[in-house]
Amino acid sequence: MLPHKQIELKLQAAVRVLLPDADTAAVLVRPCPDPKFGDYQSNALMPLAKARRMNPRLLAENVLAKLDVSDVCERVDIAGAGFLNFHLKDSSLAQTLDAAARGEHLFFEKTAAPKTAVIDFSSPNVAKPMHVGHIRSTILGDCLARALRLLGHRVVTDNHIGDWGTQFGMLLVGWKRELNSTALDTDAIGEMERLYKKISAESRENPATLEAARQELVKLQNGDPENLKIWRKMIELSKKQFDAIYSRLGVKFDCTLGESFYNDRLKSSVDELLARGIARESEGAIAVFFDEIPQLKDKPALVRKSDGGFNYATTDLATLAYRMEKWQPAEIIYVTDGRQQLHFQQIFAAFQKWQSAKPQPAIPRLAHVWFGSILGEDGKPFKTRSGETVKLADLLDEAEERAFRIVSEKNSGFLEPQRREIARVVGLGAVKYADLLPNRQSDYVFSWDKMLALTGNTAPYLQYAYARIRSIFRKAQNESANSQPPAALTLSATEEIALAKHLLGFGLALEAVAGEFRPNFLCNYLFELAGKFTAFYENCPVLKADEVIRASRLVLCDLTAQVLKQGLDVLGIEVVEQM
RNA sequence: GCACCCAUAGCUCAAUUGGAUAGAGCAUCUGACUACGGAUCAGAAGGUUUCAGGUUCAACUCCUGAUGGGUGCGCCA
Repeated sequence: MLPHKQIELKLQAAVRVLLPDADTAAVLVRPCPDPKFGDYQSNALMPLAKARRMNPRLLAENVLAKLDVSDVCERVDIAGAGFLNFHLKDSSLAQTLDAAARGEHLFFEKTAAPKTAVIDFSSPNVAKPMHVGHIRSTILGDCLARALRLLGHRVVTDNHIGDWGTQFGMLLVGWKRELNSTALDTDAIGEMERLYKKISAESRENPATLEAARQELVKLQNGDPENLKIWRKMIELSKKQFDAIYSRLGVKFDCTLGESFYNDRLKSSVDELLARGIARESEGAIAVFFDEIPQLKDKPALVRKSDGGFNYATTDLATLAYRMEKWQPAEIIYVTDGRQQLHFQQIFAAFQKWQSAKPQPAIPRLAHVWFGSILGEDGKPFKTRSGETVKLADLLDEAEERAFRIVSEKNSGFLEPQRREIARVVGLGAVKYADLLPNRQSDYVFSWDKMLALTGNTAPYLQYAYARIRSIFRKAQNESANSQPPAALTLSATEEIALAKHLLGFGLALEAVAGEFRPNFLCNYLFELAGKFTAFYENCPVLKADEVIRASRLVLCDLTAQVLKQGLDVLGIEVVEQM
């Protein structure tokens, strides 16, 4: 067990002895913000004392009297208003690293209570290209899935693609009237997008076209064989292009159940809502009202339109019900942009009502993991000069191209295929990292330069640190093949101690990502790790050190490389041995 | 009109139960052994955390109000 966890458990036990009624789940041990205070701290005693009108320092003293952490700590201080500062024993630090070197752990622990989580993300629309707007959902969702899986949870990733709805009326008219099959072969989505735009524009001018689209849609919905066939073709072609992007990004879905999958569940869902008195007729439509929820008081959710058709709220409710039946998840996570907050509030509230009405409600935790809108560099909603959005494929191409120029400049000796491969890893890494680094709730200012930056707090910085470590090992191997692993690590230089201590925090970073759905915690952790490694690298010779020190430092390097690689993998970013 | 979100260094952003001296990157300036790999490092400068109150031992964080910006609001998804 990692030292901070041991301290935490003992601290909680000590608190329970003194304050049997206290909620010890809130008694946490975290790294100190500044090493001068110590290695780990707990702030939990201050709120506990306050709630009981006790003197916090006195409480701290009493807790300390019941607390024996001498196996991992050399001392514990009470500071300020009642902080507990724990100073880790050198031997405990070395033992933790030794265990990691033996492969017993990598500074994190699998959860003791695995849960099932369904993650709904990416969700592009059929017949439309994926653009920069899809990158956040895709990258964020993928990262959350990876983090939860690494911690031992069961994850179902589901791509809820937009494969049903009114746009197909227009698409069908266009397809039948003026499909360019050559263009369809070269760029299927581009051609379908062209058709959609053309008919959509025409419909605004010409009521006859609008009516034609409506009729094609009705035919599709009624199962007309020809329209069904075209519709299936459109989905197939779209999926092919989505898959090409996902494959580049290394994103995998366990299932792709689009909106159409739920068609035959819509009517029964609404009927059930009506039967249970959760939904009612209103102005010709069927709606769920939320009079008991202040924010939703005047904001009913429509689940059936006055023309009898269903909308996306209906689909989302049916989807929730399906996911619950199919996987019995403890948690369902939606990764979409912030504009859908009201929608998900409504859906979650409606679903709550619906399931609560059942005999044995087992309602999963529902989370809307939202992110800010994409803005242009002028702070206004993002558009290119020509008024288009940037296509995701173009962004990835540009990233690889820019990286290739840098790689070629720095490593002119490498053959082109090798430079291409490095550029791919570095370019895609830069894009992903740029997307995951900011707090997801901030609005997203799109900038080519920021997205594709290769210096500073970026993925290439982390990849570079990794490559440098690997370079040390290549060199070490050439020098002597017979170096034995050390019996125990000897850490003496301040930089190597700082690096070693930072390694111990990997698990906390992972837990923060999974618990709060915020990958930026991991980005920052890794950036600091790479920074501490670089400080070590500058100040502590590895290969030139005396044998014992050298062996110990090699282990430290190896563990750092492993954590960098594993951490980047959670972010969906690859590493290279040389760059 | 109502609701939600946001406001931190010149720019783009961090800040993990309310915690200790608000941190990074970019840009700017000064430096670094012919480099265990310079896609690097050390340092300087840059802040009344939009404003005004309040709660607290402690506020970027919570509450109230103001200002500015964004988004959403029954038959589009």
